[in-house]
Amino acid sequence: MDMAENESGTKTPAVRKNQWKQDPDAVKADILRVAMEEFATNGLSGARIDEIARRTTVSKRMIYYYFGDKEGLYSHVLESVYTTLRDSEERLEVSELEPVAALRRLVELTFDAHRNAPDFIRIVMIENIHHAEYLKKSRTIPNLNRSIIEKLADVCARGKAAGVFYEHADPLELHWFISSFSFYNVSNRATFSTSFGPDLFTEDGQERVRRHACDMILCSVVKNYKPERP
Amino acid sequence: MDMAENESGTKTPAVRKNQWKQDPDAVKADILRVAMEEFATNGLSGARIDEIARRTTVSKRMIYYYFGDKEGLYSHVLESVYTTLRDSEERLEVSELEPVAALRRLVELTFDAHRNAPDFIRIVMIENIHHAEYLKKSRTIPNLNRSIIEKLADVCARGKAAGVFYEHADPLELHWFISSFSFYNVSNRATFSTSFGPDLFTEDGQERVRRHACDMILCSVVKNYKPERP
DNA sequence: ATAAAAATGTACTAATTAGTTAAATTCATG
DNA sequence: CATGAATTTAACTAATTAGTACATTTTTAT
Repeated sequence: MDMAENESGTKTPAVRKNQWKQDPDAVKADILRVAMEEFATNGLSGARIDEIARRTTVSKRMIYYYFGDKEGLYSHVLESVYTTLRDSEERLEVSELEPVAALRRLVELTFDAHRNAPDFIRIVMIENIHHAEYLKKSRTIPNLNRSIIEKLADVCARGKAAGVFYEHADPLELHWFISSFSFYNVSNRATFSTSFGPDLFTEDGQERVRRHACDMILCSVVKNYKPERP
Repeated sequence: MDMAENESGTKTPAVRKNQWKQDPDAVKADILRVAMEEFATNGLSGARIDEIARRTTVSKRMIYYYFGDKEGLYSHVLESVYTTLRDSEERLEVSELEPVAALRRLVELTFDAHRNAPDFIRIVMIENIHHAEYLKKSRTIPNLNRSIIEKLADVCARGKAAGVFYEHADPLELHWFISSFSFYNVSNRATFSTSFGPDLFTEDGQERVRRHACDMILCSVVKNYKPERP
């Protein structure tokens, strides 16, 4: 039996034969990338360290070398997806828009951001299955999510000052509502469309849902708001 | 020896020493009950057949005898929780109420039903992680969820006929929105409260959220709706 | 150049766990 | 009450899998 054969196809980050290059950062990033997919697909207990190793260019040993154990790897994946979310939320810029347009924009962007980040959604679902146990342990994450609330608070303040928002408009609640349908739209697509058909998840359907979501949020805080037509 | 006390309501799954009583229905029900908790807590791959067996009064072999394998057991649990949901939805009765009150009532009842069924929520989360693979295989489930849509359709029709609802009011979309925050309220409580604090999940907070959820739904379909005050 | 440190691969282990085998017990029914 | 079918147990197996021991190669510092 010959074991010195290099039959597997060309792997991206580094070609190894006898000589190889050290590249810790690339190795870590590669592991994290694959691990996120694996955890997002299979959950914490369903994920397989061997499978992650197989799909990277490095050996299983490296996962333990850099991340300690399975839970350590999962925690890093969790921090990574939350950091990505935070960054994308910080890039939202609506301070130039008048309050109603700004709020509409925030809803649209949040809705789209969730749609475009199914792996993030799945990791958060998994974390909720685990009662946010690992999120609670994280030192960096809990303070990450301030920025979206601050933006909503600013919009609310401006809207109230201009007399176009109800006084009871509340940034945290708004975020809760906006998140709820943005998240649910991705997280529960599979069961919802199985039970009720795919109509809401076609391009057309998603556009309709998105528009009505805006309407709902706006009419809950904007005085005398008239919904856009279907 | 003991007389038969085998009526299909007696819960106590039989005390066994050397002599035991056959009671297939009780055994199956006991397994399902424990399995639901185990799957809801740990997911499909995280659940342990040995643990389920340990927490029932019968041996592991019985699980395989009655349910085939782990996936068969999970499928039965899935059918069971969906059937429970269907039953509770069918019991909703709002046809006596005028449209606006009826819709508000449906929102409130859906919100409360989700709050009171965390195990159902977790099973659905888990099923979504698995892309509704087992739900799709089920022959009984896909047709179960019609009744809630029919009720909403009836309310919409009456509301439009009375001229108090917008013509674009759509039962399926309404259900999607109502489900989204009712579901999210339970499914994402752990991560949301970790990130943003527990304020929305106190009794007071939940009451506020529930009231504003009603407002949002109503103002999206009821002409000239005025939100209730905070 | 060389030794220490960091990074990586190979091969292994120990524990877990889904599923099975074979036999025992209970039950229904003539 | 005998007999076969249904139900149940206890012990076992085969496969999987998280994690490790140890050797080897590359890099860095002296």
